[in-house]
Amino acid sequence: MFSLPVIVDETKDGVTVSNVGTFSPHKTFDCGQCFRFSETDGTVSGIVGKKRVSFRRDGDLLYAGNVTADEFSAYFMHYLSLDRDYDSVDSAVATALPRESDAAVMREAVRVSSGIRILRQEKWETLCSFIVSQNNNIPRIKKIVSALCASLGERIGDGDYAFPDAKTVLDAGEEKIFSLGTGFRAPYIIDAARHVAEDGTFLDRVAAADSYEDADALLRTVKGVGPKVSACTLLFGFSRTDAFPIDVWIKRVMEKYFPDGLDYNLFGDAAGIAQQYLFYYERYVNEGK
DNA sequence: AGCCAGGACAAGT
DNA sequence: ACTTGTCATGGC
Repeated sequence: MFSLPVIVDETKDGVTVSNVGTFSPHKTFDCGQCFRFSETDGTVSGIVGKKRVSFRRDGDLLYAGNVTADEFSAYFMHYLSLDRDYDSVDSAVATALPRESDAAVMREAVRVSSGIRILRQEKWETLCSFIVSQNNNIPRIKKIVSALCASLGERIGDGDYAFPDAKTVLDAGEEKIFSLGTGFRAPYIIDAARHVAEDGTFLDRVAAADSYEDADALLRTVKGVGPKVSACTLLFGFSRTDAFPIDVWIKRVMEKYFPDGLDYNLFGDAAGIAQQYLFYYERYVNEGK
């Protein structure tokens, strides 16, 4: 029976939370869904909105640094998807595929990747970040996003900057965005910024779309947003866990483990989570080479 | 030196 | 509807 996390202590530095299930800060923030966190000595730290926060798992307890009890309840519980029953997700993912050889792959992916939570990230930041991600690698994506923030974002602390809003990016202009290392993606980022800054309802209409197809079609009116960037944006920024982003890693997974095909719709609303498990699993398997 | 990275576009079949 | 060349950049 699923029940929500419980705040068991609050200090000036943060909160201590119990009943967080299998949640792994390490896996969650290292699985390629976000680009503004780094891990040091078992503690992940990064910028969310206008604050630097940190998360650390110690036994059954989760420590959330620079977060108040009210903020945790009102925002971070949802941000971390700790309000969703991932034990049920895990068993659904492990049993969704009818062919036993396929199910065996999924059980192994769940075993390795369980603990990941799909974050509910800020929509504009997610859209912009995944435009940067195209034909790029994760370390360099982080570097470019960091440059965008340091150059255009509001200063929120010692060396810390918020993600710049769409209007700021739009006003900065394509040349400036290009110069921050975005390369051929600069006009795409500008077009995304134009959509968001000049149409205050754009992201809301994507969020309100009543089918995946409608949300996807609307997002893809932005130049530079194709099926993959759209799927990642919907999954990580719009809580659409039915999205199944197909990138080079997942293509590799499909031909390596599912030579007879993979119907990801069998995962239903957990498709995006299954995808993330497979993505993390494959990268984990190939660790060190 | 060439290939790859959480791809998408435009032009050509 | 499906294939191909091209787009910056850095790490290996």
